[in-house]
This record gives sequence, C-alpha cells and structure tokens, in this order.
Amino acid sequence: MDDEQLKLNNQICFPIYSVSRLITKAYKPFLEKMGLTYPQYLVLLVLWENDNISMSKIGEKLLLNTNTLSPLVKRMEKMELLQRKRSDKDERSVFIQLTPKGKELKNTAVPIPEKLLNTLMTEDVTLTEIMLLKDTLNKWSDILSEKQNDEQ
Amino acid sequence: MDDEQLKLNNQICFPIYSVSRLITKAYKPFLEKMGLTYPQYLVLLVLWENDNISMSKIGEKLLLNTNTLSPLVKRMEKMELLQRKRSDKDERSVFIQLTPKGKELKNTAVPIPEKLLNTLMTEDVTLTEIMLLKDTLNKWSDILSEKQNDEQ
DNA sequence: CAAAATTAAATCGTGCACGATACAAATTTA
DNA sequence: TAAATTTGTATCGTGCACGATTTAATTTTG
Repeated sequence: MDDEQLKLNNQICFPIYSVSRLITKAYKPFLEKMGLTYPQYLVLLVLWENDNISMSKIGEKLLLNTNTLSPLVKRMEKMELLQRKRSDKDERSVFIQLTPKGKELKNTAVPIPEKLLNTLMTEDVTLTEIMLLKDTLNKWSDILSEKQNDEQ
Repeated sequence: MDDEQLKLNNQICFPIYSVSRLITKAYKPFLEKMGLTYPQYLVLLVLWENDNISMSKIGEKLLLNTNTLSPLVKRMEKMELLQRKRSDKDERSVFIQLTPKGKELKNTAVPIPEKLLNTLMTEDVTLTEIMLLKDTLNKWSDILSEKQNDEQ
C-alpha cells in the first residue's frame, strides 16, 4: 500500500498544529505576568486597535465563534479588563469597551512582540524566514476563512 | 507610543494559530466519516507507522503530555481502535496496540492527505509554497520543542 | 541494601474550540 | 402589518491542551 503520505513527517497540518502550540507556550511567561491567556491577549490586541466594537466584529477579526468568544469575554469582564454593553440602536448587539485597567495593560504589552521574536529566532530560523512565513500564512488564512464561509 | 507591533496584522503567532484551526476544520468532513477527531487521527498516524509503542513515545512524537494523551487514548480504547497494556518488563510503562478495527481504518485514511491537499490548495497558494511552509515549520518545530525541553 | 532521586502514567482544575441548539430583536417579505 | 426569515448573542455538551500534583515502579546513590 502506498502509505508514504500517512507518515507523520509528510503531514502538512501537523507542523502547523504543533508550532502553533509551541509558540503559544513561548508567549506564556510574558502573558502570565499580566494574568492573561493567549486568546485573551488576542482580544486585547483587537480592542487596543479598535475600542468599543461588537462581539461579532471581534469574532470576525479573530475567526472565533460566539460560543468561544462569549465565555472568554465574560471572564475578561470579571477580571475588570473590559465592559459589555448592549447597544441602544440594536438590542441584539453587545459592544465591548476597555476599562482603564484594560487600557493600561497595553503599556505592559508593548515590549512583548520584540521579546517574543528574540525567543523564536535562532541561528536556523532567521527573521526573514519568519516574516516570509507570516505573509504566506496570512494570505492562506484569508483564503481559507473565506472558503469555509462560502461553504455554508 | 510605538505600538505598530501590537497590531493584529503584524503578529506572527496569530496567523499560525488561525491557520492551524482552519486546517483542522478542513479535515473535519473526512475525519467525521471515520468518527475521529484530529488529535485522535494523529495518534493513529503514529500507530500505523509504529504499532505497539509506549504512551511516552507517542507523546514525544506528537509533542503531547500525558495529561492530554491519557484521556485521549482512553477514549480511543473505548472506541475499540486500540488496546492499552502495561509492560511486563517495566510496570510503569503502558504500551498501545492497534486492534483489527484500528488497523483497518488505515485503508479509509489513505486517500485523505491527497483530498486535503486539494482542499487546501488554491490559485494563490501553490503546492510548492505549501511544501516550503511545511519544511520551514518542521524545522522550527524541532528547534522550538528542543528549546522548551532545555528550559526545564 | 536502604534512602533519595528519577521516570511513566494518571488525575484534577481551568480555559479554550466548536457543533448544535435556543432565543430575542430586527429585517424582509407576502 | 403580520408572518417568515435573518441576525447577534448565549448556552450546552464534548474533547482537547496544559500546569500542577499524585502514585507507583525503577534507578541511582551513599
């Protein structure tokens, strides 16, 4: 049987899956100081760039459904990083606003990307290579998410 | 404040994180037919290549700890895909063997990698690009997992 | 050999992911 | 405008991930 393609080393998804987890782990020491998980950090990235937006808009940017985002954001509200407010215009929508505490956390976060890059870079994985990877994956992400949206 | 690096589009990890989830989603229709989740499929990939190996060896290959793997494998035992057996030589070790049902599933799985590749490829993401990505990520995965092992 | 250290699994608790479903508010349609 | 549909969010159940701790078996060390 021609099963060469079933070998772990020939899989495409497996390295993406494992590198994703390895990078999340690399974030941990930095995020721990702020009491954040990686998905929570992502929500803050969105809000720091664009405060007072709806749940659906956040989900759209992070490719997360409400069944993931809803409890995640509620935990962040409990941590007093943000506030949930139902829109007056459209009572279905919930808008998310950063609290002062949530805004302030940005200062702590500013040095993270560079620190992380230093952690991730090695002799064998150069900055150029990482940037190339990032661009390819960004392109792919756009295409795949659109594709999966179309399917339903 | 120079916060350009905090923008979502400039993040390195985010596209890896989202593409990983998007690809797992792309696997779903194929794996669903076999009643498998993606991590369960990974365990089978390992076993099809190397039957009757220990829990720790599987975890090493998939970069998964026992606290993830242990319940995962138990679920697969319940599905009668494999059997767990304590080693006689070393009573601490548990070795995993495929059942006939688990072995047979390989036949169903053989066409998956090609089908998936067709799903993942588009005009804008060529096979060459995907293969390049795979190699870079494989290299990175090796380096990062070793690095994180050293740290503790 | 006995005590200390190491190793292999398992368990516990928390937080994602996500399919499925529910539900109320808004919009479209007949 | 009333009925049907769509939209935005929330909830439920299941299955990962993973840090921390536990337990038992083996190996190392004094």
